[in-house]
Amino acid sequence: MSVGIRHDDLRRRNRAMVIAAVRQAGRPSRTEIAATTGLSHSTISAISSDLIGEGILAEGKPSEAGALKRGRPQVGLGLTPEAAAVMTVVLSLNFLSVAVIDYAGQVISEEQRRLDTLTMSREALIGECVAIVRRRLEDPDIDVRSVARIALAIQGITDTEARAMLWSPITPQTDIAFADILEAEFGIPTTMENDCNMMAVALRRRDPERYRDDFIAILLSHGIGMGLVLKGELFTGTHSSGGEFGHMIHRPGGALCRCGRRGCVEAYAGNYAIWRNARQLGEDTEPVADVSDAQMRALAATARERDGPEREAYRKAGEALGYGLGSLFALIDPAPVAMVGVSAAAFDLIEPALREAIAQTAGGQHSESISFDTEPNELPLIREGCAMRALTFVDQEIFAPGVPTKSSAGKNVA
Amino acid sequence: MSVGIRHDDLRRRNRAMVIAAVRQAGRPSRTEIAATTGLSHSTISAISSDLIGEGILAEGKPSEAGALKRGRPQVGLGLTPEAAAVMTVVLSLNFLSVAVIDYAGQVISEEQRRLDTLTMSREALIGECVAIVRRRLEDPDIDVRSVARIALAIQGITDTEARAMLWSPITPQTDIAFADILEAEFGIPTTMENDCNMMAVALRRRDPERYRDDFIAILLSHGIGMGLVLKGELFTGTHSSGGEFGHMIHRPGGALCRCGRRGCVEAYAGNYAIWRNARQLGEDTEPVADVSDAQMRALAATARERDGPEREAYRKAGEALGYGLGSLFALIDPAPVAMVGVSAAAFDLIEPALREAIAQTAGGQHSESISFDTEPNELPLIREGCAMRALTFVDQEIFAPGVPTKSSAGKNVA
DNA sequence: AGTGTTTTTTCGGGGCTCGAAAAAATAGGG
DNA sequence: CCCTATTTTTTCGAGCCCCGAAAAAACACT
Repeated sequence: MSVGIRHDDLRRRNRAMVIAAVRQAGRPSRTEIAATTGLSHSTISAISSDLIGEGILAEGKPSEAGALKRGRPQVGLGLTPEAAAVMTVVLSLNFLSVAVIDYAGQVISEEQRRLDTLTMSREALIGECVAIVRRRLEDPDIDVRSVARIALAIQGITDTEARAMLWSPITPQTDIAFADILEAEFGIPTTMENDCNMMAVALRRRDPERYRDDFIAILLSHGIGMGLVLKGELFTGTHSSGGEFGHMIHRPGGALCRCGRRGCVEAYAGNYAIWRNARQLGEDTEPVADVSDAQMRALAATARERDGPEREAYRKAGEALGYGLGSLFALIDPAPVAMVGVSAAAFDLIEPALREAIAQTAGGQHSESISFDTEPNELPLIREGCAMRALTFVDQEIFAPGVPTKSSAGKNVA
Repeated sequence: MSVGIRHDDLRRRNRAMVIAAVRQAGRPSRTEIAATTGLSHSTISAISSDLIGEGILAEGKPSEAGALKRGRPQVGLGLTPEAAAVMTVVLSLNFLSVAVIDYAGQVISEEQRRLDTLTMSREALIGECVAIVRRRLEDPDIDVRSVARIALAIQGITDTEARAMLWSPITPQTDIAFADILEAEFGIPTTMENDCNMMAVALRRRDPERYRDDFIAILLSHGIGMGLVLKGELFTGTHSSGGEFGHMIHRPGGALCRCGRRGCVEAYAGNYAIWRNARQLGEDTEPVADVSDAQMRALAATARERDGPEREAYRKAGEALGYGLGSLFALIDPAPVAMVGVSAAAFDLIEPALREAIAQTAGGQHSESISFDTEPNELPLIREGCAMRALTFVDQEIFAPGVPTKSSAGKNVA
């Protein structure tokens, strides 16, 4: 039973709404905010006056500068960069990247490091993360007290509570509660996010026209990951980050997957699988640990050049992705797809077989509404999504506190 | 951008909350309602006083009669049966079933009819539905004006707006806007629902302990259908009723499915597929139109008796369902499953292969939390779910009007 | 009949949003 | 240069809503 709405929640919810409207629109006028939120001008006036008084918003020129209309000119409201800061930590294969971002979304400090994540001990991995965060916090440009939230993204499976990494392909270690560790170390609220989910968050922000309420972001990298937005909300599994598209079964008992099982989509479409097929190594061959981006690009170039095992490998990848998407579309209906990652640059090699496969499935019947977009570089997307995620937390939980979030369940006080 | 909360919405939302609490609890006292909704006693007192004045609620003895506690005894609040009525129409293979249900959920009039849905013309099918509804509305026991809502459930695909049947296995006809037709004919708001979704709604009501926030109802019948509840809400596709579990691809290019494609789960686990395999007819054999429940039960009996093609047919069904569920669980994480329909009575034959298959998938890693329940008779479930769905509409849209529902999107008034 | 206990109602207070009207700020026109 | 039309923003009073505390109600127990 969902919980009733208390009277005090009203203002908090509407405050959050106003902040969200400003973050989305950039520098909207009060009138624009009233229009998008559906609240009255008087309410917007009152709330924005509060927010300005608290230093969260500041007045400035409106975004659409040119519009010289008659009448009193609009006053733009923007987020105050100094109101807060957040930190993003992106941990990917052999690479650790950290940034501090001001409340308006601008990067104010960053650092990147190469690591050998596959061989590092648990302690070393945690230690590197803690150390890099500490170094950024000690940056003289940063006011430590203003850093209100850390969002840490990792390839792999995270828990629903956004506290821990359960499993990741970038390290043999499992069950590391990064969020708890960083929180204990620095006293800053921290969440643990799945990289593909962050890609989806960033895509929506980048192109809200195309990626609005329902869309799919697929990471074509060493493994296959997915971020799914349904009905305007990030879709996660009920226990974990879910959306393990790469481990849907394409062929029962088929090719050996990195996860140890057989026939997963990833075992045909992951970089290691394309590599394995291109080398004609046989489907039982143990997946290689890593294939460099350069190697993959060379593979794609060869596949474009001549009709050999390389081209066939991409065809098989397309087929697996197509059948997988077809099954997915049978469940959720077709939606726009973004292909992200190094193999997205080879999407021309993948697409024909993919479309052919999808046409064989129930999802293919609405194939007109399936469109693909590609983005070869996943890291900037993940960083951007992470920043948005952390900033949204600040918007909601610090500057409009007390609003019941998804996680707080209604309890029966017996 | 989600829309702000207007001041007037508050009361409406909380009214809806109180009605929902009463419907769920049966005859709760005001104190119990206050506890479940989290609202104060004074608010509950005011709202329930309104609702009693409007004839929606009525006082009576509390549900837990025995509890002779000290102090002022609780006064139970119950839904007034006469406050409204709803109608359920369930259209399934060769069968049409209608019931009128009072506001408290009791059946007050019903009628069932055998039809030959597979051969009927579009006009005849619509005509039968309209006629049976008209007859029930003319029942002298029924006050036509009190019938506030009709919910019509059908096997097959419906659109997200709950207006039309897009496709159904029970008739060659497609795209029948039943909701619009009945609404135009009788002037009563009508919705079109998917049968498996209604099963899920009913399961949650029947056993809220087991079927709470995340669960799956699978219909094992001539075809394979699914109703999915995630995070406490019925999950539907973005365009259609979605959840076409039966048409996820089990084996690319595999057995011929009733939908014309190949390798769907249904092509191994639907009644016609089990029948086809038991008769060793080959996977390319055109699916038969119908297999009677008696024939299926005989098949299951034979399979239990001896290790022959019948047993192998059930094994294959289990394997397909297991791999399908495995892929589904990879996306949404494991959840309790209810197997409904005639083949659920043969679940003992299906389960071993199903569990073996699921253990081969990514979803199998949390296999301890996967549990199956069976219910051989789907019709009562569908009817019950339909009634709940219609009553909930009355609760929300008639007795607490103006609450923004999921369907009403926030519009930018530019 | 009195006392204790629990439920329900009443009442006043504080907040919130809204609509209307006023104030503010500017462009255009004479 | 001043006045008017226009648009944005603020102000103000009214109406609701919810809450907490206290009072009232309704019973069991002694």
